[in-house]
Amino acid sequence: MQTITLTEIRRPERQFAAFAPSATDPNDCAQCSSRRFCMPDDLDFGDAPGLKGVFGNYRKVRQGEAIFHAGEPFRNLYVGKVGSYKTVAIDREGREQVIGFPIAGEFMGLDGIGTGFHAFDAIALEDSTVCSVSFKALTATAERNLNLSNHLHRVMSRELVRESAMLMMIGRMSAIQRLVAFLLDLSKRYGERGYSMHEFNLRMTRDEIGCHLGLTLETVSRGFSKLNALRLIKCLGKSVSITDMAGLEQIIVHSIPQ
Amino acid sequence: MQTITLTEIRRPERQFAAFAPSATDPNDCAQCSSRRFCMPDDLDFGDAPGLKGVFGNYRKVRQGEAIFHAGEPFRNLYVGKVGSYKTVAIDREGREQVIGFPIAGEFMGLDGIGTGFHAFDAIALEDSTVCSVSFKALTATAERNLNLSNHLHRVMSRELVRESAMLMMIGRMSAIQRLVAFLLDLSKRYGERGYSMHEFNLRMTRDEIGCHLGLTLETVSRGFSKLNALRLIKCLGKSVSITDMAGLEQIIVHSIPQ
DNA sequence: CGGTTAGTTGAGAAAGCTCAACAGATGTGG
DNA sequence: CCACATCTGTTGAGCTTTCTCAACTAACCG
Repeated sequence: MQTITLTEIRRPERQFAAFAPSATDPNDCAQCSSRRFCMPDDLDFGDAPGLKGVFGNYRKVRQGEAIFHAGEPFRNLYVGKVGSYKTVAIDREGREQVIGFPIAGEFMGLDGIGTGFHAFDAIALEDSTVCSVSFKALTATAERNLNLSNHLHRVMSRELVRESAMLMMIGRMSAIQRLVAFLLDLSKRYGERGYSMHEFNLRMTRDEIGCHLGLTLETVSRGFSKLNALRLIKCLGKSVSITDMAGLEQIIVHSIPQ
Repeated sequence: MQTITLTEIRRPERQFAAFAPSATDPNDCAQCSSRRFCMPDDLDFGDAPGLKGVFGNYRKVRQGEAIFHAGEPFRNLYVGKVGSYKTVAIDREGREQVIGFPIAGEFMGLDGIGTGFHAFDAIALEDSTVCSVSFKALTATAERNLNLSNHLHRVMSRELVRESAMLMMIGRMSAIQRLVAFLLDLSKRYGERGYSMHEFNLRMTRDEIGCHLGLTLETVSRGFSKLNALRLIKCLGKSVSITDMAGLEQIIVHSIPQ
């Protein structure tokens, strides 16, 4: 297999090493690759006294480790710095639903603001680094900084729109269309963050994908096989290479050919 | 049919008359039945100069009329004062998805904050009254009022959790379970707002319910017939009477008996 | 009082699920 | 380093649920 895997593109060990020495220095945000996603463009640490200590507190998590659990008191928001994650809701009957697969630069924990308790579990899908943000300190600072306040509103609103797009997808699309929408969304988000849009590694299992899309793992697996057969992707286990982006987009519109 | 319909319970004409004389007087918020849903408990108009004019601007909409359309610039949030609504997302391919059925006391338009443009249509399902809230004035006031700011965060966060519950529902539940979840949710929300939990009128069509739950209108209709046959509800057209609340809750847990 | 819209019900088709067998990858202890 | 267990992914066959298409009834509206 000659596709470049995401592990190679990312080199997590090197990033870990690079971040480790300044792991508690807020000013390191200036160099953080997720900065433009997690705070407003024009935010300057000089502007707001007390902003130091709000951002920039890193924490490493190992694969499978939880960043927070549903039911825990809500204190911090988290932004993925390196790595990938899943957020999972579990209802009274014990059924799981994977709400999303946040990657670096995306917020986790917004669900806790409403009730003061987290509604989801957030789990690292690989060895990762998250930046924790004290919500109390954030809102106190936001009170004196309209920019930061607006930024938080925008982040939450976009999350609302993203979830409604998911609703649309699960409500109206066939299994293969959901799978394609999932791949295109992932591709777009990797692209926005400087990774390859065409070649990446899935960090989650078929079961977790199914749980996200409202499908069984077998249907997900058959979907990947079908997309392989149609020569729209080359997928071998967790390694995915998109070979016909336009073809995939057609499936969203017209369902599957032949 | 001797069930008390929602129209009777609500007496929209009388409410219209009652609100009309003070339709532009912000202080009328003090008497508004939706007040405790749309603003923090302890907010006092004396506290914040400029708060007058933020809340309390009523607008009447007739059945089928839009409060805002997807794509329009986002300026105001809206809170249903009287009546019921649907919010609808329409994707590039023209497929519709009913995102929700807001009733009095619930916010509409939060989707527009992220991009500055509304992502949804909001349509009145009956003659209704909405209260429009200038988002600019709201955030400017919130900057000087941590309470109000936190309230907005909580409202948005709860909306996020509500949508993820919808995702869970559509992803994991059978047709009949979705229908029951829909009825129980509606019943709970009516109850919270002082209407009967057991008897109400659906303001939306079978098609709109289906579009919300990811089902066809025929499946929705069959679902209602089935729940009738099981004597869990009495449903005649749009009039619904819940006769066995516990039985309905069992269906969520164990799917359908026999 | 026709015309339109909304709702119900039936029959057959199709999509996706369940169950099952198996293969490949990974990890562990001897 | 190998044997074995476990986890993950693939594929097939039959079954179930829901969708599609269709006919029909009821309610609503000028």
